[in-house]
Amino acid sequence: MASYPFSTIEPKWQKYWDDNNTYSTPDDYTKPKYYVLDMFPYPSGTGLHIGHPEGYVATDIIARYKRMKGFNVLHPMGFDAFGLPTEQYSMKHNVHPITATEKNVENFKRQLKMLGLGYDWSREINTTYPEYYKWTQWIFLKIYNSWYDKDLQRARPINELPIPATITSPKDIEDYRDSKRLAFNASIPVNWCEGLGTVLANEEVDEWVAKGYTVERRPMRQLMLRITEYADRLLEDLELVEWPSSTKEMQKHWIGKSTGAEIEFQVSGDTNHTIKVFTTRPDTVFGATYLVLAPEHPLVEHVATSDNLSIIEEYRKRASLKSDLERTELAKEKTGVFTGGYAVNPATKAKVPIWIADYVLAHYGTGAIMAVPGHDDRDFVFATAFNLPIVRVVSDGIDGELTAAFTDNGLNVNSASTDVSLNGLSTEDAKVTIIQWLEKNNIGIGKVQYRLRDWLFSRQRYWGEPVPILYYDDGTKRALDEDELPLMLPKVDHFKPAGTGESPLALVDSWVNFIDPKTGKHARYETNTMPQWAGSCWYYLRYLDTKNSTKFCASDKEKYWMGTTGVDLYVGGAEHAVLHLLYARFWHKVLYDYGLVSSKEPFARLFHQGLILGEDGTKMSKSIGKSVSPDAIVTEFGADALRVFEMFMGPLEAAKPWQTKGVEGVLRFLNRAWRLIATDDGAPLPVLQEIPLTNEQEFVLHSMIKKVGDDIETLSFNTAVSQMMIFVNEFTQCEIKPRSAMEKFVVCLAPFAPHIAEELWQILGHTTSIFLEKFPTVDETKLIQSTVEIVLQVNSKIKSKAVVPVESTDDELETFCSCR
RNA sequence: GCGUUGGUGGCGAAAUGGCAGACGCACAGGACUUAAAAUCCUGGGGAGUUACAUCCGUGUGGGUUCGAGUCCCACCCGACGCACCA
Repeated sequence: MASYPFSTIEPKWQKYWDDNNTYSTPDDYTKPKYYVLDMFPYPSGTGLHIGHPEGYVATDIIARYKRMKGFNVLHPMGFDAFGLPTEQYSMKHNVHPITATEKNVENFKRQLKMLGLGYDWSREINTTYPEYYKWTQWIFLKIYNSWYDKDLQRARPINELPIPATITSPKDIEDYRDSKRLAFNASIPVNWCEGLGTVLANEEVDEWVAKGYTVERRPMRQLMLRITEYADRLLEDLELVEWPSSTKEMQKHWIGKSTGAEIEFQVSGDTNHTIKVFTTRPDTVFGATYLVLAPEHPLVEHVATSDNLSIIEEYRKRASLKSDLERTELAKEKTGVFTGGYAVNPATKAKVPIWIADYVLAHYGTGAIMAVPGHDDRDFVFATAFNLPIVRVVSDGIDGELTAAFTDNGLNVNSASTDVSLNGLSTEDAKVTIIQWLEKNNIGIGKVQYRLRDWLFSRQRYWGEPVPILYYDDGTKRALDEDELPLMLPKVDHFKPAGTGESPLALVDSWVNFIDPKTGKHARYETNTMPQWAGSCWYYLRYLDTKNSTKFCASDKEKYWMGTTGVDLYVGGAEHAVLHLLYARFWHKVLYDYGLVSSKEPFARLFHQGLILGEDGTKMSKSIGKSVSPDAIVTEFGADALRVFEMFMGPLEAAKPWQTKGVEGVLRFLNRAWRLIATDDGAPLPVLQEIPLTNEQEFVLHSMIKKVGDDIETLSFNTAVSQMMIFVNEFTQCEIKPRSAMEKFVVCLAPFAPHIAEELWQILGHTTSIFLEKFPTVDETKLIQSTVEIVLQVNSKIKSKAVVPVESTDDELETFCSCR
């Protein structure tokens, strides 16, 4: 026999599991629950990549193990099927996205089943199904119909928003509400991609530029979600979750909280205009020797003197033409021009020049900075390049001439006026003192600033969730009511972009030209659709109650499965460290504010599986033809060999090169395991007998049970597999195979290699699925050996080794050693 | 530049401060075979010796310790992410 018959037993057991609903998850509240979740895939046309199974097999092992440990385990799967690639594919091949999606999903499901992954398919979800996106729209409306109460630190219904007494007309009240909603319209410069015919979120730009598309800035009316209101909670609640530190750090950085002050500089000779700057170092205000505005800053024309206007205009034009890429490439060189205008430093009362430079970003802070070249690296470089004065206001203890910015904390110097003095104060104290002084004199205020920006939530695309808002001819609008959901995506033959910067939906007559049945008024729906992230913001909740047509998820099910900490284990790629995980946390917190979910955070424990690289250790890419197809591997070596190999390659989190030879090695191991129990014909071995184990065999068996169990808990699957290999190697050498040990081994192997385990279990005479068994328990007494080898060292050099009884006392050992 | 990680045989990798390299791949030798494949057994860090002894070995240099791959300090290199955010 070349190999055990995986090609017949794998389909056999997959059918058995399907027929017997082996993996269906009951809502059995009497058992402790365990919710283990994969990041659901985007069903592309190319099918599963060899990297997909890595995370899926890991969670599959955990799920099977936990079930065998007595937990009620939820391990569902679904498809994140809206999105640009499918739409692009559809346009190119002239098939409808619905058709393309169905086809791709079907292929993905075939491949997932082929791998023996034990999902409860009755809980499958697909973000493009109206039964699903009805609730995506419903949650969106929850957000739309909310404002953020800063005092209570939570979202509240928009009709509870206090309306100022000065606002009385219905239109003004509506406008006021619109200005406070968590979903709002804004006309902002966006990343417009002509090739795709849509706008992109800042975060998405790089991905498409890398694929060869060009992206330009263009002001457009867009739907935004006010994620910034949740900045603090998104930051603080990272403390509550067990996530990789790199991911936490990335989110912290993305949120970018910085504490400082806003300071107003009076424009020199113009009491009507002030320039507001944001700084994290208000303590250095005495060292602010000039101001810099972003080129796009609204006050630039105002402060500029006429003789400088043309040069300013030229500079602005140049800056606007620079792509983001060029801006970063040219990061080393600082450019800028003098406006001709001056402002008054509120601390020193000195006249300081106002410059513009593109290293000051219009969209961060106030779009203007006070430059303190003595204590900020960028300002120092700029001041040196343009010959601007550099003043020391913080002592470094030596106080020589500044040859570089001194950015550390220190004691203030040269920081006194008739009104206020910071001299001698530490940086921390100086900040407090100056902010008090600024606030008292009404020229500044302590301020917390975030890097996080509101979430651009609309796309000019067809293949996404429709936004459930309609507009009337008179300029008024309304959001749909719950009983009007889902707002179905119209089935159209032409889904190419309108070419006007509008979504394809703008060309659909029934969409933009109809009578609203509720009001009888002529109306058009919002033509933009939601971004791909929307569906994945809450899918983990829908799995709990996929068929519910009256709620997004029944509350008793939510309470049981999510508990107070959320999904027990969430496994997926690190590429989602910021976007998906931040957006999902945001939506979850809105739901939490309404008491619709019971945990503050959606995902208690997060794990990123590492990349699987090509055999040469570089990134696998289809274009170079290096990619390995899971189908081919399964055909040649079997799904179990693929599963075990992917777990054996190395630590789950590490990037590891693929080795087809390694799969062969694992297949050898499975063959050896088979031969431990069965003949080539699949009959039990005659030497399989009910005999007691020797002490040594007991030790090997229980070491294996312990190691496998412990390693599964810590996701160290590679060493668990090693230990099973050791077990097989040891027992291969035994003439008689003790039946009880073989049975326990097969149960340990089952989470890793479910098909061969079921088959061997049947060969061993069992008639029910091995996954109804309990995972073996470790008998710690079997791990205690009667003798132990000790190493005798003198000055840490090994002098001798000896085998001694394990219960030897210190005295006995000393006596023993001195005799050697 | 900043953040997070890593750096151990020919390769993937193991190793509560206590025999470095478990387990697997590749390789070499042997058994079985007419032969090969498959399988089984055996061997492999380096130098050195007929063999033993011995010495050197976990990116580099220091330190702590009876003892360091593991802890501390500095540096070098790689991967991933961020990158003028005031």
